[in-house]
Amino acid sequence: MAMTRQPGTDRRVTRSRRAILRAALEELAEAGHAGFAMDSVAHRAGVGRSTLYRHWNDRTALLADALEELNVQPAPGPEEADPRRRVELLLAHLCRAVAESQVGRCLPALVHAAERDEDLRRFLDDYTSRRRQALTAAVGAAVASGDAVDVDPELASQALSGAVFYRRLMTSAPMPEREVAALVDTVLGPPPRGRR
Amino acid sequence: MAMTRQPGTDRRVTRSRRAILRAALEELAEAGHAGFAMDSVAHRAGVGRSTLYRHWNDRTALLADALEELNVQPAPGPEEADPRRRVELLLAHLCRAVAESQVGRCLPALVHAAERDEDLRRFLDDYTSRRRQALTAAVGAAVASGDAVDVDPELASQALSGAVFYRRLMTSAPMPEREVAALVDTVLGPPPRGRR
Amino acid sequence: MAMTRQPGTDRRVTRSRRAILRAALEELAEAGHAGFAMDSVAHRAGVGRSTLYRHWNDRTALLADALEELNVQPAPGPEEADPRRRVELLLAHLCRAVAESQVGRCLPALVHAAERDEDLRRFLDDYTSRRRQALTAAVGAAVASGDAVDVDPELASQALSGAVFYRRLMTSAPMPEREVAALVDTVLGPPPRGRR
Amino acid sequence: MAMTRQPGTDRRVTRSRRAILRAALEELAEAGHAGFAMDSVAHRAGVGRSTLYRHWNDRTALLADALEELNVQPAPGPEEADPRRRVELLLAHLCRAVAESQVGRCLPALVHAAERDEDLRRFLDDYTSRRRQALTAAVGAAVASGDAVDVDPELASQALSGAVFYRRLMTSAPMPEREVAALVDTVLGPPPRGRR
DNA sequence: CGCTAACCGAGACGGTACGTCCCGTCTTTAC
DNA sequence: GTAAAGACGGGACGTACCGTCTCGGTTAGCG
Repeated sequence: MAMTRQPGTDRRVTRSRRAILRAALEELAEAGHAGFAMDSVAHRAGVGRSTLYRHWNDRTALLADALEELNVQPAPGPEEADPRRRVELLLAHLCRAVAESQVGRCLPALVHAAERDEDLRRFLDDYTSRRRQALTAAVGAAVASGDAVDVDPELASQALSGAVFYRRLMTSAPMPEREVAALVDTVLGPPPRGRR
Repeated sequence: MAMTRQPGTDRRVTRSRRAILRAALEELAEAGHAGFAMDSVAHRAGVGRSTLYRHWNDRTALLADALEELNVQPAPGPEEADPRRRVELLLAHLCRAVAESQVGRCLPALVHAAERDEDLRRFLDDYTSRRRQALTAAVGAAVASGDAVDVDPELASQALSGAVFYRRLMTSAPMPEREVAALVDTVLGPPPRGRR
Repeated sequence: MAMTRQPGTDRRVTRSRRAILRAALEELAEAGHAGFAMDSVAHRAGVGRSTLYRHWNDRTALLADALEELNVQPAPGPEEADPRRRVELLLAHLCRAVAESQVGRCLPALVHAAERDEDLRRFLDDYTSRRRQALTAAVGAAVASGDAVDVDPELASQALSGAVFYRRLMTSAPMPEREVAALVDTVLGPPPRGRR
Repeated sequence: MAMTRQPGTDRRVTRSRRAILRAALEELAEAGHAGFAMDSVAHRAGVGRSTLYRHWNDRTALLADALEELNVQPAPGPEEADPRRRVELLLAHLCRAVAESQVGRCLPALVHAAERDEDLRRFLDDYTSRRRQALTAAVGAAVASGDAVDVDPELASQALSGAVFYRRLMTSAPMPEREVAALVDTVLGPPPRGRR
C-alpha cells in the first residue's frame, strides 16, 4: 500500500520484509500450512532465519501477515453495465482466482489455519465478505432490472460463490469458467428474452 | 458392520484399532491436521506409540483411515416422498453434519490435507460425490414432478451444497437449518401452489 | 556336557536349544554383543522369538549359555613329551584359537559383556584359568627339566598368554604362529644347547 | 592445550563439547558400550539431545571422540635414568591406568567397539602402540646397558604389557603394582649384581 | 565524514515430534 | 501341550523444525 517508505524506517527492513512475505506465500502455496518451514522461507528469501523472528513473533504471525498481503483488490470489478453479465464476470473471475492465483493455491491451507487462529479467521471472513459484496450487489441489480427471477440476493450470491468454492475445496475438479453461465442460469433463472 | 470378529484376527488388534481410530478423530477435531501428534493419539487411546506404527505406516495413513471411518452413512436418507421436502431434509442434515458432527469438525483439516495427499484427496472426492448423489437425485425428482423450476440438477445441487460448505469453511457463521428452506427457494424457485 | 538327553525332556526342546545356541554364537561372532538381536537369532535358528524367551530369561542368559558352549576342550593338549616344545604347541594353538575359532571371534564381545555380567565374568575366568593351567604346567616342567631359565611359571605363562591376547585384543595384528618360538625364547630364555 | 578460545569459535560450543565429552566418558565407564545412551549423556552433560547430534553424527562418532580425549599423555614418562627401573615404573603406571583410570574403565567397551568400528580400531591401535613405544625403548636400553638378558625388546614389551592387559581383560584380578618387579624379573631375567 | 546504533547472517541451544528398531511380555492360533 | 506368530508397551536412535540465544560483521543515517 505505502509506496514510499516510512521516514524512520531502515531501508534494509523494508527490503527484508518484502522478500520474506513473498517467499512465505510461495512456500505456503507449495508446501501447505503443515509443511511451511521457517528455514525454507528464510532460505527462499535469501535471509537469515533470525531475521524472520526479528520481524514476526512466530510462524503464525508471519503466515497471517503474508496472507494479509493477498487481501488487496479482491476483484477489481469489471466495468460492465449489464448486471447479469456482471454477475457472470465476477464469478468467472472467482473461478480463475481460486484455481490459479496465489490466494487460490493457499486457500486450503488458509481454511485450515483459520479454524484455529483468531487473526486468520478474521482475515478470511473479511476476504470472503468483501469479495461477495460485489457479487451480491450485482445480483440485486439483476433482480431489480428484471434480468433475474426474484431471488434473495444474499442467498443467491452464497449459492453462486458456494458452488465455485465447493468445487475447488471439496472436489478435484474446480469449476471451469465455461460453466459459469449455466450456473448463473440455474440460480438466477434463464436469461430473459432468450438472450442466450 | 461385522458384529462378530474375523476368525483369523487377534482380538487385541480390533480393540487397539478401534481405540486408536477413535482417539485419532478426537485429536484431529481438537488439534487440526497440523497439531495432530502421534504421541497424543497413542496416549489418548491408552496404547503404546509403537502400536500406531504397527498398524499404519505413518501419520497420514492413520489420518486417512480415521477419516474413512467417518465415511459411513453419508446421509441415512430421510424417508420422504415429496421430492422438494426431501431436498430440504438432505440439506438440513448437511447443515447439521458440517456444523456439529465429527466430520464437520475435521472438515478444514481434511480439505487442507487432501490438497497434498493422494489418498485423502480420493477420500474427500468420494465422500463429496456420494453425499451429493442423493441430493442431485432429489433435485431431479423435484424438477420432474414440477416442484421446482427447470434447473440442471447437477449444478443446482452444487449450488445448494456449495452454499452450506461455503458458509462453514469460508465464514464464521455456518448455515443454520432454518435458512435451508429459503436457500432451496432461491435455487429451485418458489414452492408451487403457494405451499409455503 | 550331557550327551544323552534327559529322559523327561521333549525331543523338540533339545532340538530347539541346540539350533538356537548355534545361531546365537554365529550372531555374536558376526554382529558383536551390541548388535546381537534376539529377532535375528530366532530367525537364524528357524524358530519363533517366543521360543527363545521360553528357554532363557533374556538376552544375557542366552548369551551366557551360548558362550558356555565354547567352553569345551579349551586345549586338546598336544601329546608332546618335550616340555619346551609343549609350551610352543600350546601357544600356537592359542594363537589359532583367538584368531580364527568361534571363541576368538566372540572374544571382544565376551570381554565387554563380562565387565557387567556376573555369569559371563565367571565363565571368562574359568575359561581363562583352565586354558592357562596347561600352559603353566608345561612352563613349570620346562623349568624343572632345565629347558628354561628359572622363571616363575605362573608369571611366565601370564606373560606368554598375555602377549597373544594383547595382540588380538589391543592391536589389529594378532600374533602369528611363526612368532611363537621367538616369544617363548624371550620369556623362557634361549633354548639350551643351541637346539634351534 | 589452547588456554584461550579460538577467535572464530562460539564460546558455547567449547563449553558444550567439553561437558558432553566428559559426560560421555563417565557414561561409557558406567554403562559400557552397549548401555551407552545418548539421552543419558545429554542429560548428564546438562545439554539438549540435539546438541549432541549437532556436533557428532551419531553415537559412534561421539564415542570415538570421547575416547580420543583419553589419548593424551599415555604415560607422562617417569624421569628415571636406570632403564630397568624405568621399565618397572612404566609397567606400574600401566597397572594403575588399566585398573583405575577412566581409560581403564572404558577398556572392555573399547576393545569390543573397536572390533566393528574402523575409527575406534585406529584409535585403539594408536593408543596401544604409542603406549608401548616408551616401554620398548626402555627395554632396549636395559638390554643395551646389560641390565637385562639379551631379549627382543619388541616381544619383551609385548609380553610385559600383555600380562597386564591379560589380567585386566581376561581375569577378575588385575595385576597389582607389587607384582610388577617379579614380572619384569621373569621376562628380563633376574636383576644383575643381586640388586634386589 | 565519522560514529553509533540497528540490522543482518550464521548458527548453537533446549525442546518436541517423527518414524524406526529392538526388547521382554503377552495372547492367540495351529499342529 | 508345545511351538510359531506376532501384538503389545516401552524406550533409544537419528532427523527435522521450532523459537530463543549469542556472536561478529555490515550499514544506514545522525551529528
